[in-house]
Amino acid sequence: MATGHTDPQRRERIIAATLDLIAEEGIASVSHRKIAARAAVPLGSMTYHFSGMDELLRDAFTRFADHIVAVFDAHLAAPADRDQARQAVADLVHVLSEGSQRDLVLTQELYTLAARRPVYRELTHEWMGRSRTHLEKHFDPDTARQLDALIEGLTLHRALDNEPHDRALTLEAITRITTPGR
Amino acid sequence: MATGHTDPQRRERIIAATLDLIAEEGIASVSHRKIAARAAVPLGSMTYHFSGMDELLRDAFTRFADHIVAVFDAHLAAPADRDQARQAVADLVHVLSEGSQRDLVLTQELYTLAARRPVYRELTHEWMGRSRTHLEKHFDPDTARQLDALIEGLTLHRALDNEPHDRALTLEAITRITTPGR
DNA sequence: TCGGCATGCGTACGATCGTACACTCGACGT
DNA sequence: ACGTCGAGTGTACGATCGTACGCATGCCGA
Repeated sequence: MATGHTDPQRRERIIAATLDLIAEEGIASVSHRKIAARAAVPLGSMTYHFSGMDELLRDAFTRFADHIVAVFDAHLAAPADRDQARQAVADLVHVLSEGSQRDLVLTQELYTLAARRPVYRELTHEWMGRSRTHLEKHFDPDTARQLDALIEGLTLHRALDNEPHDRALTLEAITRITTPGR
Repeated sequence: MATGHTDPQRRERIIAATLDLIAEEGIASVSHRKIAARAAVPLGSMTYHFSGMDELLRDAFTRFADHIVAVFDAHLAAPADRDQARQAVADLVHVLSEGSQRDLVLTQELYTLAARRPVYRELTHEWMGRSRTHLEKHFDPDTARQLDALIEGLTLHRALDNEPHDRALTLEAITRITTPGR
């Protein structure tokens, strides 16, 4: 049965369902059928809207990367001086590490893909680049780079840790990395 | 056909083949059959040596975690003072990030599993704990914790970066994080 | 009014999967 | 010499997979 006209919602719903499913069960166990069921679309829609599994995954992670970039933007665009920037970075780390399990898992899945396939690496480059650009408004390029890496490490460790470190430690680390050595 | 006696090599070969396969194609596309073919063992051996896919993966990643712990030990056990420790950490970051693609990918796969399943998180805890213990020989616990996170971030960013930062930047970051703020 | 066509769907096919299980065969005790 | 036993294997089964493709449906130009 055809509705006669394009339903622009379809494509979006499929992508959203894909990300949800990956977050819950892992890339290893996604399938056209499971996604279709979750998005409440017929199986045939899968191959109609996406040329294959690969395209679907690329589109899904592209959308996810956009989402993360938005989170970075939201936190890092506002601060007016170095000190506010430090606070903002600390906030970011804590939001990322104790925010939705979903984003955490999806980030890891994306990194895993990025470690193997250049197509996905480009997605991570975009957001690393954007992040650095924000940081460079308040710190010199080298410092921005180091701080960016620190954000990554702090977020991951905090997320995986059984006894996550508190905000004071996060801020101390940020302060140290943004203070040139003697 | 039975050889009549246990072949202790079998199990190891299967695990090694599993890790190789995961590194090359990702967890999403491992299968008993592919592993068996690569390890040159009959399909039946899979279910004989391992109760199922889950056990196989757990054993494989346990072995991998041991391997990574060994790398950390090799680098972090030797240094005698803070300055040597800083150099050693810089070495470690560069070895990890430009060493085998295999280890890099497997690390990401493990983190991805860890983000979702506690069983795997324990594996990462073990090595994070071991790493911190080493670092605490030269730095106070809080600093060790921050440094540990920095190692993670620097390694990942360096690995994914198109234009990886040089050793000087790594060392500068390490120096800053290990220098208490004012 | 009505034929053609784009949109979207149902279904079927061949491949591949994990796993169970009956079986072989060599080693060893007697 | 030979029966027994357990380590190890080949194969078959049911489930699930991705994808192709013929067809239903309703809109639009003539």
